[in-house]
Amino acid sequence: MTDSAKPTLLVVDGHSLAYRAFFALPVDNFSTKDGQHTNGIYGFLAMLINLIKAEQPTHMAVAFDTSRQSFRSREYTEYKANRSESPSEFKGQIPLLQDCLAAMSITVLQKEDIEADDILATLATQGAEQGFDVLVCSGDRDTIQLVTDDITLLYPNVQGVSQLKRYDTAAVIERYGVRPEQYPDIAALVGETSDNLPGVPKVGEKTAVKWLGQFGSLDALLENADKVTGVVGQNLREHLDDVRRNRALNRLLRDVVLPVGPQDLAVQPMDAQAVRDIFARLEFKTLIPRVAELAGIEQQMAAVTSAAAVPMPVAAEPSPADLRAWLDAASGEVGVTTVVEGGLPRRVGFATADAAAEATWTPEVSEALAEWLQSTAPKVFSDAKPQVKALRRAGIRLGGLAFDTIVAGWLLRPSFPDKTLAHLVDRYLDEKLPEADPTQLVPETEGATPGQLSWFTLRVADSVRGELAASVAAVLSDIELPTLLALADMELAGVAVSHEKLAAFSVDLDERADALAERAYAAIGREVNLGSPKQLQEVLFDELQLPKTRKTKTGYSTDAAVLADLQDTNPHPFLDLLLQHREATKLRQIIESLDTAIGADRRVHTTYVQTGSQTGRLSSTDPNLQNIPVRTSESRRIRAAFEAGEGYETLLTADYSQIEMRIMAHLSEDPGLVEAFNSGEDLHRFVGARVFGVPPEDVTPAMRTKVKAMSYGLVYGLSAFGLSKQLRIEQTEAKQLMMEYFARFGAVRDYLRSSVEHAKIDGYTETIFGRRRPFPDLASPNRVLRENAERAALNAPIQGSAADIMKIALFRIHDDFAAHDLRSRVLLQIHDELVVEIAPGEWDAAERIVRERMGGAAELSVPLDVQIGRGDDWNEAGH
DNA sequence: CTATAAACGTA
DNA sequence: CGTACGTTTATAGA
Repeated sequence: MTDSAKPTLLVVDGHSLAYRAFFALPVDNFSTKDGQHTNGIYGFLAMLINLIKAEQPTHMAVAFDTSRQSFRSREYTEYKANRSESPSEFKGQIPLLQDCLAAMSITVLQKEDIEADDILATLATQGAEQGFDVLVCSGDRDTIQLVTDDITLLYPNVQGVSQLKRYDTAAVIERYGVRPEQYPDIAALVGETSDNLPGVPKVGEKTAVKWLGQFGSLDALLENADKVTGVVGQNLREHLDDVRRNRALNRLLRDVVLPVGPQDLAVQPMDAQAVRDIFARLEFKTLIPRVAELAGIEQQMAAVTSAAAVPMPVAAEPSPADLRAWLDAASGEVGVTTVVEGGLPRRVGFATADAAAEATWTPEVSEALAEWLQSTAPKVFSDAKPQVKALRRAGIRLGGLAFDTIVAGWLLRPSFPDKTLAHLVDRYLDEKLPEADPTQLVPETEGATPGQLSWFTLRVADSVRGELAASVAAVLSDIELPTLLALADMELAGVAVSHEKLAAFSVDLDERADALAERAYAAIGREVNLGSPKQLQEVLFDELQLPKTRKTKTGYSTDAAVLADLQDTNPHPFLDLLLQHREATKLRQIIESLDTAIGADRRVHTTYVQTGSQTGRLSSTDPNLQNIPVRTSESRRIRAAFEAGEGYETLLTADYSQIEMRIMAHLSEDPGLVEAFNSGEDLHRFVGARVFGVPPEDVTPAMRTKVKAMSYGLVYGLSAFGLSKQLRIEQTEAKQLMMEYFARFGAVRDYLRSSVEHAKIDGYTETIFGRRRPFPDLASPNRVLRENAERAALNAPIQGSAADIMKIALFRIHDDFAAHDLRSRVLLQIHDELVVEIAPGEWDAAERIVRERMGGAAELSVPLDVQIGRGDDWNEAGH
């Protein structure tokens, strides 16, 4: 009874245990996709979770060293001087580990000039005095001196950190033959090689224990050193100062001044959202449930004190007329939720700050609400696009779209967008959105109703809005929300695709692929699965004995680039046949997925993911219409299957030429580049003339290719190595090319450099229109990670500004068409290109609108050049 | 059945 | 050792 009633204080040496985990776990298995090593973090947390579960501490803290320097190294410069610098791969993990601990609401302590073990010693001593059971967890043997009846040491086994050995007083005596408080005396005599503290030569634990037994204490031994016989006695007399020094250095401080005491370290409920965020970033999938298990226990303990959630209103179900009256009476924003079933509204719910109402969608409801829904009365949604589409199908064109929580959440955190209202409720309100348990036929917990979802939406909107910087709020209302409405219409419209053209091409490709496969088999004398990289590796590198190529995680690459290289150096008929086979089957696969996506209306309706990119671009899924082949004449047969649909006359394509280079010219204000765009000359010819110092007419195709690659590469943070690889030239030549380029266009380099510098200071990049993208990794000590972040940060304002410009052009064209009562409509957006379906007789009007809106989407210091094409199909229109 | 890696299409 | 995406296939593990 006595002991179990005492509170338990757990204090942990974060540095030493994480360091052990770092060496115990293979780094290959513990790295994130982008190259952040996590083995030390993972091993430490796994150990800590087990420890918390087993020991159920009521109070805890984790201590870290601040650096290799401490008061000990100042007193004795040789202290730990033999230790090699800890690898940077390890150092980079410490701040992230501390982030994890912060998310788990575990106190992290560190103090300049003081080692982690001194902090442990201080807390342990205070804890024991204050009546705690104390557990000290450290990988440093000096902490043995802390053990008493109230303080137990948990010491990791040699193998790693998963097994901890418990040292109480009895266990220390059994293992070392002395009482814990005497252990430092032993250590002082024996010395500690890992700390670079030499002891008395020839004296090991056995002798030291024997001496202490004989003389009773270290002081007594040192005073009577002349009484010790033999060589070891002589050694002792010669090393008295070393022993005294060792003893002074291995005494842990128990009176470090700390901002907190044991009583302040009570276990707190975790920040579940923060834990999920940081664990997701570190790709710790299996740890999340294990932590959640702990959190569950803690939250039960903490539930008493936490404030009650705001009570959720009960949604009224008024008559259509009453509902309409209620909406008309609502002042300010109204939360709106449309439950969509089969593409049509099924139920609708509305909410103000303190009340909610809802209705099943019927013709009466539709009629009663249509005017309000189409009005400018401000409405707040969570993921509006599918709802806008459903309402549109029901004949209602939504007006007054004031906010979308999902889109706003993405603008705040584009790298980890919250995809559902439930996520946002969790993150921004720290509450749980009631959700019906789908595994139960009769759910115990009711899900939130549409009215209640609207109420949550409204509250989340308030919270998210508070975090939006003014410029980002402007991006939301001035760019994203108008774009959302245009996208809804584009998805509804779809694009007409000819099944007949696709089918004819598919048959051709089938025959070609079969023939190529047969010939490929013949070339190597057996059949293999040409789609299996694994089998291809056997063929290429074992059977054909071709030289090994670029390494991948699982072997050697067989991608098109290396196959082409191989063909150059070691020609073999199989290589070319394989490449051709790949091309044919790839096209066949694209055709297949396109064909199955053709709907009853003979059109393909993609879904644009507005929150799908980190830069502000759209993405397209189900099917992806932003990666339809175009490069080879063969593949353009697929584009030829995209046609103007029934009731329409022709297709118009409009694309921005070199928009990213133009943005670069604008942002860098490089006089040469600005002149290039204002001169009307071909960009790469102009640049080539400057770089190579020849008149524009003397720029050869080879020169043009080089500067073109260089120009485009700049936008991506290309290196001399990358440039040389792409152009297949020597690295020295690539370097020379870059030198010449920057000699003529120096402001470009200055801009790119300063842009990354600013991002490092601010922690984010910003587009011309104020869209932000955070870059935490710019500060990472991990070189791979940091340099990846630098390239992405270089690119983000350019790609993002281009995306902003295209979105502005897109919704303005969409809105202009409607304002001018044109039937023509925008169908597709492919980043810098729009595909428009032109109604009979509307070409001139539509073309004028497209030209004006695209050309005038932004005022840059260079013109925005727009290329327009016309044709019966996308391939024709694209030229 | 699900997750990952490799390959490849686009801007 | 060039940014941003989505899809398919083979393969391995649950």
